[in-house]
Amino acid sequence: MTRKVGRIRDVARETGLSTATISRVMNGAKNVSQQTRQRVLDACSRLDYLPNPAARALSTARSRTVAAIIPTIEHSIYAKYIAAIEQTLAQHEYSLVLAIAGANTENEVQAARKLLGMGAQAFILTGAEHSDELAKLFVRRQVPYVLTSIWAPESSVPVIGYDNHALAARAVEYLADKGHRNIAVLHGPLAESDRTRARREGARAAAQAPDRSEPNSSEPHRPDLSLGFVETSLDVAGGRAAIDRVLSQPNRATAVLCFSDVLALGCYFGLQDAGLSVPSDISVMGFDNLDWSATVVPGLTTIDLPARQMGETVATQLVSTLEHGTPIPPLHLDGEIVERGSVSTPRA
Amino acid sequence: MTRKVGRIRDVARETGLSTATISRVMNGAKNVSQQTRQRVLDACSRLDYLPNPAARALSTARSRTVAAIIPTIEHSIYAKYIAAIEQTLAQHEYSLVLAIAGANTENEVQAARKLLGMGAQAFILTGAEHSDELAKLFVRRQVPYVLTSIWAPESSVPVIGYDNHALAARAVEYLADKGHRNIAVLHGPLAESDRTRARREGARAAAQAPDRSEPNSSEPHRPDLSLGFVETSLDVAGGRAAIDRVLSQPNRATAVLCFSDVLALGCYFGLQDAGLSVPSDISVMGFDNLDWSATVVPGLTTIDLPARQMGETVATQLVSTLEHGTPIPPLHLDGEIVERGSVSTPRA
DNA sequence: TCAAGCGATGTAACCGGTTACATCTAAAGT
DNA sequence: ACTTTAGATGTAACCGGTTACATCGCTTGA
Repeated sequence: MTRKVGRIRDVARETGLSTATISRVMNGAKNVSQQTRQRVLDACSRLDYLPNPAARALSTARSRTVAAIIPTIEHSIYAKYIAAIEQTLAQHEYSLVLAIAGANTENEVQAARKLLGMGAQAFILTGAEHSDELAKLFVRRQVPYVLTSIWAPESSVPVIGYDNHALAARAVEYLADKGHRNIAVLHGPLAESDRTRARREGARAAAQAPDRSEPNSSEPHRPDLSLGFVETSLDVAGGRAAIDRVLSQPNRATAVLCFSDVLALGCYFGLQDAGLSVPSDISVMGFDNLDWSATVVPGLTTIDLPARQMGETVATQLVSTLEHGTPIPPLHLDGEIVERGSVSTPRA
Repeated sequence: MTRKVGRIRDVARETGLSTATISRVMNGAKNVSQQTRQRVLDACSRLDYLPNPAARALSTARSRTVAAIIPTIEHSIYAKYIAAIEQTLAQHEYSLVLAIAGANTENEVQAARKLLGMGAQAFILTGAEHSDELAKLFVRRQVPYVLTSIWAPESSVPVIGYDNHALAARAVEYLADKGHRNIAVLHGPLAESDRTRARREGARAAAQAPDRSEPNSSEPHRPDLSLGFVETSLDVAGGRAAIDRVLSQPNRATAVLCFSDVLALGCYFGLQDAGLSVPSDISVMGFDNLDWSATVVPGLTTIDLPARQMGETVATQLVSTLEHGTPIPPLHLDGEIVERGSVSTPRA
C-alpha cells in the first residue's frame, strides 16, 4: 500500500532538493532561484502535494483559523454577518470555525474550549454578556477576541459594533418626530440578549428625555410619550402574536416599533388579519433592514444595521492582529434609519 | 517570559509521571489506575492544560474537522441545515469549517483546497454539479465526501438528500388535483443551481405525464396542463417582480408554484399590490417550509424540505465513517406537502 | 590573487503530542 | 517456591513540516 498523500520529503526526493528548499518555495520565501522555484512547483502539482496543515501549525504555532461563537444562525442578520466574516477571512487564507451556542453562557465556555482544542487562534463573540471564565480562558492563552453587535467604548476588550441603545433611542425619536405619542415596542426574549435589553433601555431613555423641540414650538412635548413593551418570541410568529396583544389594549398605540424586521413582518400579517392597514391605521417600524424589508408592502421603515460591514471589519482586524500584532481599536459602526412607507403621522 | 500555555511535559513534570501516561489520561485509555488518573486531571485543571490540537492532529492524522461548502448562507433553508450540521458535529466533538462558494465550481475547488490545507477530514457538498477536479482531489486524498440537497441513487458518491425532481412533480400534481390547469412556475437562476433545474424538469414531467385519474372520470385530462416558467432572482424581490410578469400574461395562470418560499412571499406582496387575494383569485404554493410560512396570511401551502434532518444525518454518517470506516449509504429523505390556506380550487 | 560578501541550498533540531514496545510489580496459577 | 499473566507506567521513535545556522560557489573589489 502506497502513501495516500505526498509529503514534503517526496517532493524533495522528486526534485533532488532538500525539504528546506521545498518549504521555502511553499511559503514564498524570496531567496530561492527562479529556476528552482519552478522545478518545485512543477513537482508539487505533479505529486498533488499540499502541505500538512497540522505539521505546519505545530511548527509555526499558527493554525490560520478564527472562531465565531454566535447565538443562532437562523436569523438572516447573523447569516449576513457570518457570510461577511467568512468571505473576508477567506481572502486572507484564514478559515472560519463556527459554534452555535444559543443564549447560554455555559455553552459558550464549552464551545470555546472545544474550539481552542481545535486550534482556533482568535474569537469573535456576540454581545456583552459572557461568562467570566470565558475571558480568563482567552487571557490566559493570549488569544485575541472581540465583542460584536454592541457598542461599549469603555470596555477593556475590543468591541466592534453598533450602539443598540442609541439606535433604539433614535428610532423612538423618529416616531415621536412623526407625531406618535403612544408607541408599542415589540422585542424578543430579554433574558436571551443583552442587545435587546440595551435597545429597550435606549427606547425608554428617549421617551423620558426632555423635549428637544423649540421652546415656543406648538408641538406637543416629548415627555408625553408613552411606551408599552411587549416581549415575544423572536420570529415572525412572535411578531404576529404580539401585535394582537397590542391591538387589544385599551389605549391603542399609533405606532409599533419592532426590534427586529422579523417581528415587523409578523405585525404586517397580524394587522392584515385585523383589517388594519399600514401605515394609515397604524405605523410599523423595524430594526435590521433585512433584504426583503424594501419589498414588503408597504416598504418597511427600519434601521439599517451594518451587519456586513461589521463582519468585514472584525475579520480584517483580527487577521491583522494575528499577523502583525496590531492592537484592535474599539470601532463604532453607525446604523441609519431607512425611510420607507410603513410609518406616517398618526391619524388625527 | 514564561510559556504561554502548558504542554504535556509540564503536566508530566508536575505529576512526576511520563508524558505517555498523561496522554493516556487525556484520551481516556482504560489502562491507567484510578488514582493516577485523578492526579493527572487535577494537575491539568491546575495548569489549565489543553492538548495542542496541531500536535495531536499531526501524530494521529486526525483533525476532528468537517468542512461544508455551501452556495450561500443567506437563505434560511441553508441556515437551518448548517445549524443542524454544526450541532450534530459538536455532539461528537467535531468542528465545522465553513466555506461559502457561491454557485461557482471554480471557487469550490479553491475553497476545497484551502479547507484541505486547513485540515478538513471530510466534506459536505451541495447539489450535483461540481468540478471534476474536486472529485479527483478528494479521491486522491481518500477524503470522504457527500452530496446533499439532491437525490441521485445511481451516483458513485454518497448522496443524502431529497428528490427535487419528484417533489416538484408532486407539487404540480397536487395543484392539478385541485383543478389547476394553467400553472405558473417561479424559480431562481437556472444556471446557478442544478436543484432548480431538477425541480423544473420534475414539474415539466408531471405536466406531461399521462392522466392518472380514472378512465371514465369526468375530470379533465392531466395532459391539458399548461406550465409557464419564470426565472427570477432568488429572493423576495425576485418573487415580487416575477408575479407581475405572470399577471401581465394574456392567459393568466390560476396557480403559482414557487420553487422557494421566499419567492412565494414576494408573490404575496405583489398580489396584494395588484388587488388580488390568495387563494380566491390565485393560488400560491411554495417550497422549503421556512419557519414563517405558517404565519403569513393566508398560511402558505408548501413542500416541507427535511433540512434539519438532512444536516443531522450527514453529520452523523460522516462522523461514523471517520471513526469506524463505515461506508455511507445513499439516503433518501422525503419531503411532504404541508397544506395551509394558500391553495384552493380555481374559480369557475 | 585573495578576502569579503551574497545568494542558493543543505543539515538537523524542534514543535507537542501519540503509541508500539519495553519494563516493572504484584497477584494468580501450578 | 517458581512461572505466568496482567495491569501500570516509562522510553523513545515518529508524525510532517519550519527555520536557525552552516555550507558552498560565485561575484566583486582591493
